[in-house]
Amino acid sequence: MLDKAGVVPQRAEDHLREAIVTGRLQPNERLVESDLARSMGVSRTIVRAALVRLEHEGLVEHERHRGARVRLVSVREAVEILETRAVLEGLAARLAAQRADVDDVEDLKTILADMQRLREADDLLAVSDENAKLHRRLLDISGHETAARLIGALNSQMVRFQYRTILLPGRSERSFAEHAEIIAAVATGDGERAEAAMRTHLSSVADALRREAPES
Amino acid sequence: MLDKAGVVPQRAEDHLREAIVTGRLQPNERLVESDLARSMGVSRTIVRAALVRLEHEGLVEHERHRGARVRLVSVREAVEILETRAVLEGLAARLAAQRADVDDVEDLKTILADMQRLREADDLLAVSDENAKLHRRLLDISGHETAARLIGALNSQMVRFQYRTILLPGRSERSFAEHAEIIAAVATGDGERAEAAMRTHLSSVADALRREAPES
DNA sequence: GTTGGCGAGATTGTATGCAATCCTGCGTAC
DNA sequence: GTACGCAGGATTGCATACAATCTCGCCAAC
Repeated sequence: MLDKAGVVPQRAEDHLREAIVTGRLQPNERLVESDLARSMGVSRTIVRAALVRLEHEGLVEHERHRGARVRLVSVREAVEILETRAVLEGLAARLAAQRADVDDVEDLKTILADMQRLREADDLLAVSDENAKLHRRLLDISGHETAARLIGALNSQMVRFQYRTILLPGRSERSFAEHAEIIAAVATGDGERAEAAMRTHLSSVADALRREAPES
Repeated sequence: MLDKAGVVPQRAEDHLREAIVTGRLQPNERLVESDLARSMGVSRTIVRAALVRLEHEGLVEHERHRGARVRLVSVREAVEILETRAVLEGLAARLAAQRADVDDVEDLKTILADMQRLREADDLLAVSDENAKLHRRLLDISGHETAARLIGALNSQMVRFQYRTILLPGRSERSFAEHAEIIAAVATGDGERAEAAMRTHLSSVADALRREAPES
């Protein structure tokens, strides 16, 4: 019927999520329901429902009678998330290797080439975007919806650390080699190798993060 | 202050979850907000919030303006869940092997012995309970909160299949051997072996499920 | 007999109001 | 000067009312 029908709460939730994920709302910042409601032109009911969902996603922390605040993800937790992603995306990579057709492999190689190009142009933020695209594409190829869902939730919690790791000295080169190895394994249909390569890759990101910020 | 303060919504949510998980509410059954509210003596607001959370947990399916219904987990999805658990609990088992002290190992061996005893008494439902306890204990030992959280969510979706797999002919014996291998690996502090054993175990449960109900 | 549409009842979506709780700052006692 | 306590404002928790939407049965047209 109406194209704008019922889209309001979704928009509100997305808007909030984006504000948190992009850092416009800082960690630990209080999220006062009535303020958010006013600023987005919706009622508190909508905001409240959105906050409940975002809490489940791990972006927001909620204490009874004290309201919601943007959740601060500690380094320790970020490492846990990367360890978890390592095994989940390892699973996805294994399946992707088993299921990829020639077009899929072509896609992956194109993305890899783009990353290489952007890396040489020192556009590291764009590299990070292509990186996300590459991981996303592998998930799609794997066809594993459960893994995809969990990984998606984990990723949105990681934004604070998204850019930092790629900026570390040497990380970008190393990351490229690791991605190349993953794709080579997928191209030859070697699931075991693809899984191992993906686990190595994400473990090495986790190590880099541990080294960068060893606060506990 | 008051011991019953603010506990109401939590109770409502738990009550609903339990009704779904135990099968008192059947898959695909409609969940009419006002009925649930009346039957639990709370307002629709509470029920609504609970349904939002349960939807996120994957127990409930919600279509706009059409309400919520108990989600039906297909065999295909159950297999996906077990594959996912295999890698997540594999991670946990590896860490558990690295961190377990003698008391932890003692606990695990006790649970294993109980399982053996109950199995010989043919009390397969009790075996299933001990099984859950064993997996839970390994998670605790691993100390990996992120993995624990994800696994918990996955488990609650699996209830429909929880009992069936252990009832399959031969499954109970095989399961015991697999658990023994996991615990042996943990006892010797061999993380790699513990992870491999856990993955083998849950993959074999997944295979059993695929064989039992190859629909989809 | 089938299709289309229309209206009543059922159900969900959203806004708002009031109660409960928490936080802050100020005054008072020691 | 510090600690305590106690308003008063700010904020959240919950219930309810009303609007929007869907479902389903019935009737008419073909």
